[in-house]
Amino acid sequence: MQIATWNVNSIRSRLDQAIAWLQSRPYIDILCLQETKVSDADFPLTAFTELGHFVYIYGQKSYNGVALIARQELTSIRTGFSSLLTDVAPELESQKRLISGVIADVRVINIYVPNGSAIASEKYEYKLKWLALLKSYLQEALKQEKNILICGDINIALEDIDIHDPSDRATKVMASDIERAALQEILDLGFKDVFRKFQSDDGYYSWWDYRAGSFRRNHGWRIDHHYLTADLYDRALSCEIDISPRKNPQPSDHTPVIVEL
DNA sequence: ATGGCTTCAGAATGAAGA
Repeated sequence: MQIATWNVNSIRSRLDQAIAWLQSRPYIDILCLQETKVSDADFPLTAFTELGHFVYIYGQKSYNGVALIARQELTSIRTGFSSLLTDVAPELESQKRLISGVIADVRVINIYVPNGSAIASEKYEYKLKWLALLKSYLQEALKQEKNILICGDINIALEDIDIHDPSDRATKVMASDIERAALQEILDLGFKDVFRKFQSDDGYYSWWDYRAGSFRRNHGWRIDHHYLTADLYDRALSCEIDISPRKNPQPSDHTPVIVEL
């Protein structure tokens, strides 16, 4: 089984690239998309369904938005925190950042974690609240299902080796101690970063800023992840960052990450 | 570098991303 995650930075702008990439990767069972940036009514469904894929979407106009593109029909689709939690604050439910479904014996939870803008900003506080709520959500999910795969644009680099230049990382969003601690609390529920099962070196990234020739110079960050519960982690056969789509004309600033179970 | 690009929405001396 292969699961991929890719922040496409607008599915309508990246539609041809997403289709071409899926066609070049016929064994991907689920492609988890983030930042689709489109309302459900305007999602380009037919491009995928014509290829025989099943499409599950949870989007909004302009910002955010997540989707599952699956080779087989998925079961038990859930969207938003309210699918498992009660009394979710409206501001944490209104941004469409979470969709999940079940394939075989695995629940795949696709998330787009808020960026946070800048440390101590209102958006940073929102990110921390969102992560705390995600922890509660995952505690509920783990009561029901043992095998869970979380993937997506996590917008946090947990280790210095995940950043091309960590020298001032403590002052930057995505690598501050508080964000790392919030993510570590989630991992401590029983999840492991499967990329590090296979690769312990630095220099492997999933996002490069559009500006300043960052990709050409490999000035990137590893912020797109697959986090697996114990049995899935043991079962994992590979985890690959495919940098080829980042080389396309008019690329997303993120590139896909694929795990094989 | 207070920014370098890119997207969306809608007409900004913009907002947001990361």
